[in-house]
Amino acid sequence: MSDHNSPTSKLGTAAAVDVAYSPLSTRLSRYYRLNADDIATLEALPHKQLAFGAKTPIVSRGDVVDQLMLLISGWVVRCRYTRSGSRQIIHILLPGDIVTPDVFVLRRSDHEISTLSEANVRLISPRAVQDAFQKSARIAAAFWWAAALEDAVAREQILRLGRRSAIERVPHLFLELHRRLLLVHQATEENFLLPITQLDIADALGLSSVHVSRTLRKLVHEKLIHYDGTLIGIPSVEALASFCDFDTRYFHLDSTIDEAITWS
Amino acid sequence: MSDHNSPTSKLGTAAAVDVAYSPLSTRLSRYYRLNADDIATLEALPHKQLAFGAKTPIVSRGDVVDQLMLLISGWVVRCRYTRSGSRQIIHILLPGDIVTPDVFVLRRSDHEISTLSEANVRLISPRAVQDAFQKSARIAAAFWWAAALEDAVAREQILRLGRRSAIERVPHLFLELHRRLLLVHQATEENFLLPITQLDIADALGLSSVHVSRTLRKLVHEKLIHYDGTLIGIPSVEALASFCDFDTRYFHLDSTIDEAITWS
DNA sequence: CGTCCTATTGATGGGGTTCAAGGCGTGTGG
DNA sequence: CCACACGCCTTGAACCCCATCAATAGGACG
Repeated sequence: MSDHNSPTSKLGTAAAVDVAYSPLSTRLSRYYRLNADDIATLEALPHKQLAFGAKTPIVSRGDVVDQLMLLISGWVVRCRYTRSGSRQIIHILLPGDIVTPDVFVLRRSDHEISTLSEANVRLISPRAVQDAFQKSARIAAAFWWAAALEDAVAREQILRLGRRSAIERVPHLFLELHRRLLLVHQATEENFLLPITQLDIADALGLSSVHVSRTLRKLVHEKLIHYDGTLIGIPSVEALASFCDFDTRYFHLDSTIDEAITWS
Repeated sequence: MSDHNSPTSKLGTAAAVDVAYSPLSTRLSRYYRLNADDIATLEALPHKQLAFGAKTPIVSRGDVVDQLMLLISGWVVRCRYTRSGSRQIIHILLPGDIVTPDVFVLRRSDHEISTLSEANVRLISPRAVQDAFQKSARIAAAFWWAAALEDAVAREQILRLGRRSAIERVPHLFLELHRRLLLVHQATEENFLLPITQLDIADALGLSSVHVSRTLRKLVHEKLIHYDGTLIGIPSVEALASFCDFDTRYFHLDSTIDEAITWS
């Protein structure tokens, strides 16, 4: 947090640290302070870990999914295609996200899951996870919490696609990614690495890559963001948020699982 | 199921019948044959039932939600607004749907929930529902199943908004509603009642009401649908599905909870 | 050193918005 | 019972945001 002149190396370091403890723990701890036992249980779950190259499919539409997958590092997307072949990115998964949250109820995937950047994915048997749920209701709650948060992000995506212009969509997505990366210590207050292409951004935002390029140029020219191809800089998060009507409430940062868990 | 000349009254009758057993049971049974005990447990859960008029807010953004709500009859939407006031319908809830699926983990709603048509909503204490989960793992699985299906519909909504043209979006939504209404016996093979305005359709599809009107006229003129203001007729589901690239796979109609529940 | 992927910029066109006006049906109060 | 208001649908006209096509340039990589 000391040297603002080399954000890239700083981000790299942060990522390396988090791989030791899975970023899932990092993220869940942000909301609910899982105790040491919970975290130990989570981290000790028997698993394999797979490394994928960039732009590699992990799960295809119709595939049987029988492993719980956690994203350890890298960026992954859920996507769907129209008959004519154009791609829509449904959701961008970041380190700490659950890749296959519905493994407990759906046998086959209705969408494709593939990497954008290189990525590491941890595979755990659903059976083992459910055993962990038995051991600790907090762990179970944390998983449902994560699923509920993905739903909230999906709702924001729908609003963004349905009712925002291109010049709003692009920075709105950036602010969302920035906030989510902050939660897993993969961003500084002002910067984050964007390991994806403008075509990926276009497919996430329902735009053409040509128009994403133009929009980015415009945002840079207006000094609302910095962008050098891999690093996004946000000189003023407040100014940008105001510009694109970004509102963090959908992350539910002000509440914790404690409140909800009292039901059980 | 006998008289094809009066679809309206037939639909009305079907609705009346389903109110006796909650349409939740109807819908869940489609996927997993809950036994008589399960259905009895579900229906016997202590509850209040509320009747709402059309276009009435049920939950506002930021409200504390502490009741599980089930939609018994009528149409309800989740929606969000931009700063400038335009509305995006995130999700259309039909009879049998769970209005507040994240009551178990989130304390406040991040979106508004309001009726389109008149609607009846059943309120159940989350505590009572969790007791039912303890009693029957099948009931618990059925709830997570329902949540997973709402997610699948949300993914389809994202693809629809991001990558489909207006002339495809409108019939694509109609086919989705038709299929979902069929599951709760509120549609015939060819018809269903549409108790919402063209402005509602526009807000669901990210369009203007003017353009929805034009698009509907075009679809009627092409004889792909019939429409008299309240009743949608689909002369050929296959032809329309082909026209707008509609694919039912996202409903997971071919699998059942049986397969998934074997994990636990 | 060619090849492929990515980004950029220009030109053109179209799908959809916005503004505006008119008609229709329904409810409501004088 | 009628007049009026209001919500909803429809249609026209003008405009604009963004897609599409095309060409170029700059890496990265084998």
